[in-house]
Amino acid sequence: MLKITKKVEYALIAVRHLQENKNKLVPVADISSYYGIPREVLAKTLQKLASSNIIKSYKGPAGGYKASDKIEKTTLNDFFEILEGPTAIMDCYFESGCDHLDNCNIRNPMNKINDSIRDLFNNITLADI
Amino acid sequence: MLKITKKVEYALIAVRHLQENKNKLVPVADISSYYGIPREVLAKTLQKLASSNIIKSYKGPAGGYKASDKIEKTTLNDFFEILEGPTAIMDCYFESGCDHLDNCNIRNPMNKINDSIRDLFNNITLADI
DNA sequence: GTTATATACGACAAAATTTGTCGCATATAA
DNA sequence: TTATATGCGACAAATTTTGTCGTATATAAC
Repeated sequence: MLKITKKVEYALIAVRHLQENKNKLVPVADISSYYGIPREVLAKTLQKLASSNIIKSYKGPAGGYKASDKIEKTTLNDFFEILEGPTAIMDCYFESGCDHLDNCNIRNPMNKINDSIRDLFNNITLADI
Repeated sequence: MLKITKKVEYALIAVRHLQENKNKLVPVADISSYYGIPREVLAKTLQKLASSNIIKSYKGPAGGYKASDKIEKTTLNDFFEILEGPTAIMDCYFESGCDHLDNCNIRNPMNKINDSIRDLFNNITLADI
């Protein structure tokens, strides 16, 4: 419960690695082997980040990824959203009504807590990681 | 990702219901049918809460559960811990080392974020829900 | 232009977690 | 004695997470 996924964990590790090697072009295989992350999982994740312009990709030999300017200004909330969709501790935060609970009595307080968590993530950027 | 489980959701609904009916003794079946929650799931969850003295149980006809005094002072963090174990967005928060990541570069910042979330949950009591 | 290396992408499979069900035991009020 | 309630463990279904495979495309180097 309340865990981030491996996908996000791997992405954060990779992003930090790219930030620490700003000049270089780093291929997926390097990051994957250095940190012990399954190659294909990381590859697909970085592809998503590239298509959101958080990182830049270069094909071909001597290609790889590097951090973009955008990366430092990206909040954790945005980052999570790119990889996993909107952050919500309960599904009904983004849906109009409860799926199966007829008389939900906790929606408002729970949504406030959700707001607090999103606040927290909105005030942390990838540069802080 | 970062979702609370149905078990916790159901428990929060039930706890709030018991708080709103402080005098009465409410059987599981009532709560289960009123909110549309699977009976056995809720039953087992309330048993856990009872064994932690968050709520009190009374067997036999006209029996059921009622809120205890302890309930208002219980924080969300304690509540989550009773039902799901320690709250951590990454497993390594409570473990000594990374299971499979050889050179984890995000542990410290992630643990700080985890602290912030626990802080948040420590400052919300069941009475606030 | 051929080759080797890298990203891009979709379908699928395995594993783990979450969610729900069933059967039976125990306590107790009526 | 009976009906109603909690207590508890084993199991099953469903969903989500995690990882694998195959193939296509771009491009630098030779």
